[in-house]
Amino acid sequence: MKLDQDIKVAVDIVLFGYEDSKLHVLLIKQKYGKYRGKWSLPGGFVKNKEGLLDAALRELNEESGVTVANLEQLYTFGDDVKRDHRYRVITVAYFGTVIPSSMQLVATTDATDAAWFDMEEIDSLPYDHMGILRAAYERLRAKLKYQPIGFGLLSKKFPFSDLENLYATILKQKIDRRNFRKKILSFDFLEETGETIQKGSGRPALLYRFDKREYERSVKQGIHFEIKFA
Amino acid sequence: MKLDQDIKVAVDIVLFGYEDSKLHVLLIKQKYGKYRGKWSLPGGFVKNKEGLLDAALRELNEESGVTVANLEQLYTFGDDVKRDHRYRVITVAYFGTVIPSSMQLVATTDATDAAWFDMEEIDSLPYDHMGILRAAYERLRAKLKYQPIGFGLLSKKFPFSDLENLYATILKQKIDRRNFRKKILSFDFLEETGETIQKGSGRPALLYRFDKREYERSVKQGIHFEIKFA
DNA sequence: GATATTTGCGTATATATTACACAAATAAGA
DNA sequence: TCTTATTTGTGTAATATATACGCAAATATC
Repeated sequence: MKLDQDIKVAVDIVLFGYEDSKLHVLLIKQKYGKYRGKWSLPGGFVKNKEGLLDAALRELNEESGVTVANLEQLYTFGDDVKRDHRYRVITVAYFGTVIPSSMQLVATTDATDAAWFDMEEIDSLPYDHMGILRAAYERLRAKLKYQPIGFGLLSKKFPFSDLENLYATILKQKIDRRNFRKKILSFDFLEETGETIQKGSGRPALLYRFDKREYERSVKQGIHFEIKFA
Repeated sequence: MKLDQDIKVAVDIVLFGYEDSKLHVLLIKQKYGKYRGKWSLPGGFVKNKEGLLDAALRELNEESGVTVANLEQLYTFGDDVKRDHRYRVITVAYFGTVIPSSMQLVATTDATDAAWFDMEEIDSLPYDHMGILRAAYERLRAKLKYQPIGFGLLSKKFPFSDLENLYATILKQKIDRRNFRKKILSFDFLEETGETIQKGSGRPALLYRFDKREYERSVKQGIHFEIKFA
């Protein structure tokens, strides 16, 4: 069988950040081509001798300066044969989260224009990026309920109210503070740091830290992290 | 940017069947190449103007004669640059289920050797197919707990005990018959057909039918299908 | 010092999950 | 045809989990 296949393989990355009680998404400004000047998801073509995940990490870094520890494969888009006007392209989409301190790095990169956008205010993107973004958002929301993925969006030490707000914001639900706290603490993977923090007025808040080891230990014992809301 | 990318895109399919209280997987016998004579997952290269899912459906049909209504994208394997010895290949893996009546078709196809294998007895496959198979199996097991995917493995009408056995077999757990029945029936998506069936000795069993419409209706109302076991 | 804001916490009620055993319907064998 | 073995069908009590709900402590601001 002769193989005259000519399909290009790309990666696209949806990187989420959380700040000021808002969910943000990293976009970069296209420098060339049909969509020059438009904001779109970071991404690009995979090199011949480069793994898919490596390509995603590389493109993300090249285009935004952000180095991220983990990206998770989201979905491969390639049912629409004309999703790119130049070639037949399929794209393997990844998504990830960054803690607020990494968000600063973006501004200092001058290789490309890169910026954070409020998820709620993005309503159109080039190519099929809007579909990719929506898929990533749905995945994020789903995972929030059964994996401790939210901690990847908070600083290492955080007040409990930040966690509450994050859940309330992303899931767009009111949550009962007492029940939420009780539930989260029952998993025993939060550690009190002893420190406190205070923003504006009101009683100072204790800072907590997510103990990943403890979480992994309990997962091994078959404990299932799951959060439902009233 | 000149694009001299040369990466081939393939699809592979993991098709599950259930019969005789065993989970089966469809394999086809390689006719050419390095692995000639070996059994492996159905699959092949995507055509230039063919969607990924279409490619998967086509390859499955060409190689086994099985026509299937739905395949779900599983994962895209492409981190190992040398997973295929001929080209740089990435493969988009799909998985699906068939009801026992479709399983017959396979034998009547002579385009390729195709056969069902007991999942428990497959311990090696060419390329990285073993990894793909394991990923599909994990996904199947996970989905069984929160989506009514099991009905895609049973005949349209089935006795309750078949459903019990299917869950017990695939999840490798004993289940409490009374609690399981109570739980499943509480979702109200099973319909009594009025008919009965009898296999061997013992009291005849009522036949049930999965009412997909009713299931979809309740999903829209926010009811979450989830099965936990004692 | 009074007021507004945010944090931290407990209990009673409702709901869901679990554990558990026997009778009914049939086939097979004596 | 009677006895035995096999499979199906069903309810209740005990336990665990989820929900609803309000007030006092600590601080900043005025």
